[in-house]
Parts: sequence; structure tokens; C-alpha cells
Amino acid sequence: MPRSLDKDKRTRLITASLEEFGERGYAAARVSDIARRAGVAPGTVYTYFDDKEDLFRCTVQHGWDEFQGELNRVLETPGNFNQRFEALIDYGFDLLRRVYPIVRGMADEANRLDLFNKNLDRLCAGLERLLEIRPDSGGIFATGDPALRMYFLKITVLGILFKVALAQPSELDREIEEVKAAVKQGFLYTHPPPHAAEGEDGRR
Amino acid sequence: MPRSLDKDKRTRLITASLEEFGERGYAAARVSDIARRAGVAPGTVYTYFDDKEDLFRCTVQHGWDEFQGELNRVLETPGNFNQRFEALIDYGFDLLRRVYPIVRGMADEANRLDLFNKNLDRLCAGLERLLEIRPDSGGIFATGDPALRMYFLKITVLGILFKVALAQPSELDREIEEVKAAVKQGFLYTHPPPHAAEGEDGRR
Amino acid sequence: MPRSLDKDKRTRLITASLEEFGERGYAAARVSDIARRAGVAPGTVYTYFDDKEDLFRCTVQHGWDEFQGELNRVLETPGNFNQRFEALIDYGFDLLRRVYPIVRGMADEANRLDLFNKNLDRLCAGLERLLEIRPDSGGIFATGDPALRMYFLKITVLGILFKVALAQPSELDREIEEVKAAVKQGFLYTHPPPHAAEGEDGRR
Amino acid sequence: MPRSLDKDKRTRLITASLEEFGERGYAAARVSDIARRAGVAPGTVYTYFDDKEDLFRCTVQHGWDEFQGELNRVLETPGNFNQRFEALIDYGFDLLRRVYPIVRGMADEANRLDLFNKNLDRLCAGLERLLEIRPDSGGIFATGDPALRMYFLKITVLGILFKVALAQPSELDREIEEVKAAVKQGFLYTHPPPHAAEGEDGRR
DNA sequence: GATGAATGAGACTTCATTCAT
DNA sequence: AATGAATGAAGTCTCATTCAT
Repeated sequence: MPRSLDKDKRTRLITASLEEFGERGYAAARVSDIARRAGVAPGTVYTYFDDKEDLFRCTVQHGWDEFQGELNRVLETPGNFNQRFEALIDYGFDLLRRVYPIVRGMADEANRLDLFNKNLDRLCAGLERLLEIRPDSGGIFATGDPALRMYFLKITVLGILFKVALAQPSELDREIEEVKAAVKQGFLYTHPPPHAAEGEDGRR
Repeated sequence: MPRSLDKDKRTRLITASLEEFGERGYAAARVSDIARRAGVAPGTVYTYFDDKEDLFRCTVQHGWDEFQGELNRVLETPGNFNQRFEALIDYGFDLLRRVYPIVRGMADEANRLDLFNKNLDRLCAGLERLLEIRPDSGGIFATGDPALRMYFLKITVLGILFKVALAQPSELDREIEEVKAAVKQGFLYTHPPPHAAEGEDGRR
Repeated sequence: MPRSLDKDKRTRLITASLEEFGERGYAAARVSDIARRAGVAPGTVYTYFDDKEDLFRCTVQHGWDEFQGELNRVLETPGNFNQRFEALIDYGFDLLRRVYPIVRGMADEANRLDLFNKNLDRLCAGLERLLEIRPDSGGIFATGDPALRMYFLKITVLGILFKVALAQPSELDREIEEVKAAVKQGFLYTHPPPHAAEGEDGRR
Repeated sequence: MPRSLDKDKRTRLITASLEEFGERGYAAARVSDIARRAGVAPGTVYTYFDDKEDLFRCTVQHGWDEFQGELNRVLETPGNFNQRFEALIDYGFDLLRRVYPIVRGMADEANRLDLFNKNLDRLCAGLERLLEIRPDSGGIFATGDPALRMYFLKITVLGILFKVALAQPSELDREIEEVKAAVKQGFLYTHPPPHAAEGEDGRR
């Protein structure tokens, strides 16, 4: 029986996917369970997505886009670096808390690597722009070589993502707090080093 | 049949697993293909392993143990830090080149996270000991807080692992060379060299 | 909505059915594709037909009726046998060219056999009447036994139908020309012409 | 549990296929029912056949090969034409009685036409050779043009096949007797033409 | 009457695992 | 211990049909 609900079915399916794929992994997640979770018939999934793989990719992409949107917003907003960066971090880890199990699935299949790498590149390009804004250019990424600097950035972002993604569910909240604190420490407070105005640190 | 034959079969199965799981991922890899690759019948797999999951875990653990063994050897060997560290890095990335796709599979299932995290902890503990040996205490991990320092170490190791693991096969060699160079740069040459205040090092 | 529109929709559905069933066969043809081809919504099909099977039967019957109508017209029209017969043959094969794949579908299901056999009987009865008109009684069906003669007629008509129906699409035109030529040869020119003993006809 | 039965499983599956495909048609026949009928598990079907389509094709081809084998045997056996021909006809219609519903399915899908046409060609080539052996060259196929003669032969064989295939099950025995009688009459008794030794009929 | 999104039963197929040999 | 044919549970996906709008 057709429902009046039209546009939010896709959203509900994405949400349900996030939960199912997250809890059970791509292979173990069942399309019919996702459908039930979304409150639709199994066949309805195929009205909105080509197949299970498409559903997964769209779900993942949805998460990336959400964060990228916030990042872009921050980039286009004038203001104090530390405040903007901190807001982004808070937003990002809130998002990650909701979608973290999906990160694992993203790396599962060889044919999903492109999707992952493209989004990582996009994310890091945005972060790079944000970091460049930073009043000081010190800190752990204050390498002279821009390429190397970007490389470290990607490794660090990847490490953070998987540090959270690989956390046991029961440890998730603690893990996120730890990572968040570490990131803020590493990117915000450590440079401009405390009570030190020397830029020597920055050129390292 | 002699015991040695058995051992051979198990080893061949581990090797075949590494290749199949690596090339196709856990879900897509078929036990029968692994058996064929190892030159045994499908049923024989179950003489040496409980089930597919057990086979995967043993295969993964085998890889971890291999690297950890080398790390321990390095730790117990006296000598120049830089040389020992570089040797370990070379060894580690050679190993990673062979098993890299397995890294992705490790993160696939929630019930494998423990396995992964335990080995990561063990690895980082060893690395920490190695880094402590380092004559200087500068560099990107030269944080005062030991816990934070370990945290950054884990994130960086994770980032490196997945940076390689997420590379497209065709890009693998280039990727490994890049990461290796970056790591050596970051851990060997970049730190305020001992008793040297020259910034020449910094220009890398 | 006016009655004429309805009729138009039904006709368009029959036409679209002919094409879809023809191109893809009964099982592979999709009701929704037929609907799209006819320019209506899938649900509308069920306003004009009970179900897919009914749609198929009506489509098939439509084709039979079309030919049967022409046959009756020929039967009721006075004139030279050869001319009338040739016109019928031309008409029949033109029709067959358009609907030929449907012939295969007609034989697909046990519960469609009645439909097929009844129409075949009706067709052959008409052909028999037409052939009886023929001034001479020679030719390949010049059997003394009327029942046997009818039997041969049915077999030949069936053979012709399926010879065309089983042609690869790319071979269809050639096939139809061949069958048409053979039929004309067999039924028109070959029979010991009336009151003529000349063998010239025989060289065919 | 593995059974001792090894080679006849394939045969049992072919037999079961013949029955199921025959009774229900290709689309409606279920692989699991065929398996049950053959006394094996559903999955076992895929040990012997690629998929449902392959199972169908092999089943059909099995029938063709059976008849073709008998035809070849007859061709290689010296002896009186009429006796040999009659034996072949009897054999052929016995076979057809067992497999007749499959004939319909053979024509069902466009991608099966090749299979059908190739076997029809092979069959007619054999029949042509057999008919050439015939002491007299009269009868309904006594056309001077070999190509046309072959054409009529194919149409007639097709017509016979489908005349039987399209019979209602309850009518099958009667139908087969009728066709058999008609064929014998047409090919055996009608030529040597009654009380006529003229060869003019043969060149027609 | 028309629409077309939603339904949901059902089939094919896979493959980890078993066990008679 | 090894084999590998057989097993059978289970999941994805299709599509004829319905019915609220």
C-alpha cells in the first residue's frame, strides 16, 4: 500500500543502512533488515537504490558530504581560527560518533577504495585550506614541503578515523573524547606554544 | 603422514589465505579457492582450522607475529638507533607490501577489532620502547605527556597502515615508497638532531 | 474521459504488447515496459486486462483475428483463385513478419495450447475452403483422403509458422522471402495446371 | 551426505528436468523441484550444471542427441529402406512422446533458437540422406531443386514436431498415432506411386 | 479513470561445512 | 589424515499486482 511518505523514505533508508551496516558490517547486513528498520518493504529498497552495494555507497557518501558541507561552511565563514576549527572538530566527531562503524566498511572492498580516497582527498584539501588560515604556521604539520605536509595530514586524518572506527562500541565515547582532546591539543593549543611567542618552533 | 607434512600444509594454507583474503577480501574469498591455492582439498582446511573465521584470524595473526618478532629482535639488538630503526622500517614495509590488503579485512568485522587493537597496542609498545632509545627526544612525538605521545603514535601507525592498505593495487609501490620516505623523514632525520641547533636539518 | 480514449489505450496496449512480447518473450517481457511503450502507467494495464496472461492472450488473439478477417474477406470475394491466394499469402506473411516472435510464446505454456489449436483449426478450415475452390485438385495436398489432406495442411501451416518464428531476427526477412516463395511454388504454380499436361510448369 | 551414486546423478537430473520443464514450462519449473525429483539437494544441481538455463539446454540437447544417434545407426545399417525408415519413425515418435513438452520450451527464448536450428539442420541432413537412399524418388518431396526439397523437409519436420508438442496431454497418444500414420503414408506408401511406374512424377 | 510508489512472495544461486570413502 | 561431492540454509533481487491519491 503506497504511503504518503515520499521523499523521506530515501533518508530513512540511508539512516537504517548506517545502523545496520555499522552494527553488522556490509556482508552480514541484510537488505531486508534495513528495509524493516526503515519501515518499508524489502522491494522498496530497490526503488531508491540499484542494489545493496549502491545503498552502501550512497550511505557512505551521505556521511562524507555532511561533514564536507560543514567544512565548506566553516571555510567560508570569517572569524577566529581557533573557534572555527574547534567548532568543526566538535561537529566532525559528533558525526563520526553516529557513523563510525561505516568507516570500517568503506575499506572493505577494493572497488570502494576510490570512493574513500577521493573523499579523503577532498576532506584534506579543505583542512589544508583551513590550516593555512591559521595565524601561526607552527605545529606538527609545519613542514616546509607542502606535499609532505599534505601527506602527514592524510595519514593523521586516516589514523584518527580508524582509531575511532576500530574502537569497541563500549569504548567509543571514551575513545572519541581522547581523540578530540588530542587533536585539539595538537592543532590548537600546542602551537602557538604556551607562553612562547617564538616562531622557531614553527620552522622547526 | 609425517608431522612435517602437516606443518607444511598449514603453512601453505596460511600463505594461500593471505593471497586470497588479500585479493578478494574476507567475504568474497572462498575457502575452496584457498584450498586449491594451497594444493589441498576443501575439506582439509577443517583439519587445520576451525572455520573460515579462524583461518582468517590465524592468517592475520601470523602477519602481526612476523613483524612483532622482527621488532623484538631489533629491540634486543644493541646498536645505532637510526640504523636499527631504518632496518625495522624497511622490513615492516616489505611485509606490509605482501599483506597489505589484509589490513582492510582486519577492520571488517566488529569481532575482529580486539585482535586488531591488541596487536596495535603491542606494536606501539615496542615502537615506543624503540623511540625512547632514541638519543634525542625531539621530533613530532616529542610531547611532554607520555600518554598523549603514545596516542599520537597509535594514530600515526594506524594512519600509515591504512594509507597503504587503501592504496589501489597499481599505486601500491609508489605509495609505499612515499610513506617510507615520509616516515624516515619524520622519525629519523627531522628531529632536532642531537646536540645540533642548526636549522639546516629542518629544510629537509 | 471519452470512450474513444479508452479504445485508443487498449489498442496501444495491444500494440505495445505485440512488440514487447515479441522482442523478449512472454516471461521476460515486463508489464511496466509494455505500459511505458503504450504511454500509460503500469496500473492502467489492469483497467483493460485482467492480468499479464490475459494481456498476452488478447494480443495473440488480436493477431489471429486480423489474419482470419482477411482470410474471410478473400473467401467471400469472387475472383481468380491464384490472385486471391497470392494476395492472402502476401498479407499473411506481412502480418507474420510483424508478430512472428509471438508464435513462440503461444506454444510456451500448456494452458495456451487450446488458444493456439483453436485458431490453427479455424485458419486451416478457411484455407481448406480456399484450396477447395481451386480449379485443379493436384499438388502436394492432392490426397484422396480429406482428413489426411487436412492433417497435412495443419502440419505444413505449423511448420511454416515455426520456420519463421524460429528464425534469428537478422535472418527474418530472408526467411520470410524463402518461405513465401516456397509456398507460392507449392500451392500456386506447381499443381498440374487445369486441363494442361505441359511439363513446363514442372521445371519450377 | 555424499552418496555412492556418482554418474547417474546427472542422468537423473536430466530426466527430472525433462519432466518438470515439460509439465510446467521453463519459467514455471523450479530448480528445487527438479532437484527433489532427482533425489538430490538443490545445491547439487549446480555441481552438474552451470545454471537453470544450462540444465535446460543440456536436457534438450540430450533428447536431440538420442534421436540423432538412432538416425545415424539407421543410416549406417544396410537394409530395406521402408523397414529402416519405419523403425526410425517408430523410435522417433516414442522418443517424442517422452519429451514432447520440451519442444515448446526450445522455442521459448531467442537465445535458444540457435540450438534448435542447428539440431533441426542436423536432423534434416540425416533424413535427407536417408530419403535419398529410397529406391524411388517420388513423393511429396520429389522436387527437382535440392534446396527447395530440403526446405520442404524442414518445414514438414517442424510442423510434425510442433503438431505433437502442441497437443493437449490428454490428446497426445491419439495425436502421435495420427502423425505417425500420416508420415508413414506420406513417405512410405504413397511413393512407389500406386499402379504407376512413371518417373515423370519424380521430376515434376 | 489514471497514476505509480509500494508491496511481498518466491526463485535462483552461493558456499561454508560435513562425512562416507 | 585426506578427499571432494553433497548438502541446505539463507540472501538478494524481480516484478506482477494493488490501491491511496
